[in-house]
This record gives sequence, structure tokens and C-alpha cells, in this order.
Amino acid sequence: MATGQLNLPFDPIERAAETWRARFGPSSAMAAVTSIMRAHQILLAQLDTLLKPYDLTFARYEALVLLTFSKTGALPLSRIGERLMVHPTSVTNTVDRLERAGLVRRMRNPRDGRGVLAEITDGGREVVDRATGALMGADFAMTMYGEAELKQLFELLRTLRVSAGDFADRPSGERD
Amino acid sequence: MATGQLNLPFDPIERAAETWRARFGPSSAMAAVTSIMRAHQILLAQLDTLLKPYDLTFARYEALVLLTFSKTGALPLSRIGERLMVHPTSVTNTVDRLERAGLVRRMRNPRDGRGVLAEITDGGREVVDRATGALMGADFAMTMYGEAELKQLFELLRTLRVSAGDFADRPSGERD
DNA sequence: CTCATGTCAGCCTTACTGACATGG
DNA sequence: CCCATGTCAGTAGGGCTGACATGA
Repeated sequence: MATGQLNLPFDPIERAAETWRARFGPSSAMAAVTSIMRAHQILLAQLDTLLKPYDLTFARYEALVLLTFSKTGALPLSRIGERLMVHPTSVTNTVDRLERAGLVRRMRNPRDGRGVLAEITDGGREVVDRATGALMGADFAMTMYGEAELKQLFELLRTLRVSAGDFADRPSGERD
Repeated sequence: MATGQLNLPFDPIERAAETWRARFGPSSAMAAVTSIMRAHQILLAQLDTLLKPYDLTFARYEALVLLTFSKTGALPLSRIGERLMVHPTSVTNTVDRLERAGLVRRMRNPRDGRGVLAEITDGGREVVDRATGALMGADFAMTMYGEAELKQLFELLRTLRVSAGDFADRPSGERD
């Protein structure tokens, strides 16, 4: 991985933020955004490496897990896109690849002739179990964090997701 | 943007985490990772929308800003890749596009015949100034956060970047 | 000679637009 | 009829590998 292990003698984002502040003004937002971008890049690379032995990407893994979470092991593609927050054409693509790998199969939706169901196969269940073991063994590449920090990260980013309109926030009285 | 404004009646990541915990066990790491993935997706879409009028992507904008930060407005491609933490071939690609748009120009490195410098043009400086204005006006799509939260986010993600080997952490006595 | 720099071809993945067929 | 679902073609982006030419 070429973008890994840079070992610079300084934090490139911190340095950029310092220059930014001197030149343009407040830089906290810029530093936070850039950090999220880099964190994403790091995590995606590590997760995809963990999943490579199973011929899965993180996106395909997520779709597979979602199917195991449903009662019948099958969901309409529209619902998969909604839950995973991805574009319809991306769902088609993801399911195509999972189907070619024999991990899911397409079925007509008996309750809606327009719809297509993706159903996880026995092979798919087996692969997702092993892949989950690998990810959990590596703590999702988040071993450097304690439980409190993980929760803090989730809560902080939840604010962003709510603002983007991902879901309707419940009044705090209704949470937990 | 199809992945925006889902307006689900619940938090899809929270729901996945609950199911996950019941099925597999601890899910904080999974929830945090998924949140980072989604945050990245949201921010990238919003930033690219903000930058579209200038025919820039966030990656190209970052490269351009980096050049304005250097004394002479020029940097070796190797250095750009290092600071932006991107693959050499990605730097070639980014500079290609910026050059085609007339925002930078390639020059031989007078101090190293192997090297190539990317130098920002006057047009490039003008575009980056306007783009920066647009981004700052939108607070880098982070308007939902206060200063303290932005700093908290940066510090939390710094831990991840240090663990990934991005840079050598300084002892806390040397910081600030 | 080895090593560093950068480019190229080619590949994979995500995401999007627009058009389309099918069915509610 | 209008709308929803899904597919397809085509486009653009980033990122990667492997091979290569050039020069320190």
C-alpha cells in the first residue's frame, strides 16, 4: 500500500492547518474534514486487505451482512440501497458481483413484480461468517481506540449524518 | 445526489449496530468505522458540489492549495504525493488534469534532472482563491459543528493516523 | 550498479446521468 | 396516466500494480 507508512517527521494535516490559519483564517473545519478523508482512506485500505482472502470489498461485505440480518435472508434491491445509503446503480453492480461469486442469487419479488430480491446463498452465509471473524479479530482496524473513544466518534459523526438528512433525529428523550 | 436526503425514520447505522451486537457481540468499532465511511461520502459529495463551478475536485483543490503554500509556487510531484498522502500515479493524474485546465504547468526540476515540478499559474492562483472563498463560506460543509467539536474530531482521528504510521507522533511535551 | 522519480497501460471500484422496460 | 423498480450504456473520479525510461 503506497499511501501507508509515510513516517513523516510531522503531521501533514496539522502543518497545512497552521499555514492555512496564517493565510486564510480559522482552519479547524478544514483540518477536521481532511482528517476524515484520510481516516477513510486508511480504513478502507486496511479493511479491503482483511477482506481480500474472501474476495470481498467492504461494500460487498456490508451488503452480505445486511442480508443475514433479514429474517428470510432476502431483501429487495431498493431496500439494500436505502439501508446502505448507496445509489441504485451501485446496488445493481454490487449484487452483480456477489451473484457472480455465488454468494447471493436474484429472485423476483413475489409481492411486487417490479422488484428484485437478492437472497444470500449457503455459500454466502459461510463466507460472511468467516469474513466477520477476520474483521472482528482485527477489531475493524480500530484497535487503537478504547470503547469510550469509539462511542465518542460515533456520536460526533452522528451529528453530521443527521445534518445531511440521512435520518430524522429523535428527540433525546426517545433515545436509549 | 441520490445518496443524500434519505430521511429514514431511524439511524441505519445504529440499527445495524444493534442487530450486530445481538448476533456477533460488541459493535462499537463497526459503528464507528461505518460512520467514518458515510461521513466521507457525505462530505466528498458536498465539497465536490461546492467546487464544481471551478471545475475542481477536492483532491485537485488540495494540490492547488499546497502549491500556494510553497514559497515559489512550485513543488516536485514526489513532495506533493507525500504531503497529500496519495499514490505517485494519482499525483501524475491530478497534475495532468490541473495542467490541462491551465492551473499548473510542469517544469523540469533544476536541482534534480529526474524530478518534475508542478508550478501554479496565475490562473491557478485566481481559481484557488475563489474556490477557497466558496469553501470557507460553506465552512467546509461542517457548519453543524462548533469549534470544540471540530478540534475533538481532529484529535480523535489523529490517533488513527498516528497508528497507521502517517507520521511520528511527538511526545506530548513538545506539542503546542 | 542501485535507487529515486515520474509516466504509461491497464485494471478495479464507486458514483453518477440518461434512457429504457416492466409493473403497481 | 404517473410513479417505482431495476438495468444498461456511458462517463468520470480515485486508487492500485507492473513495467519502463531517465537520471542521481
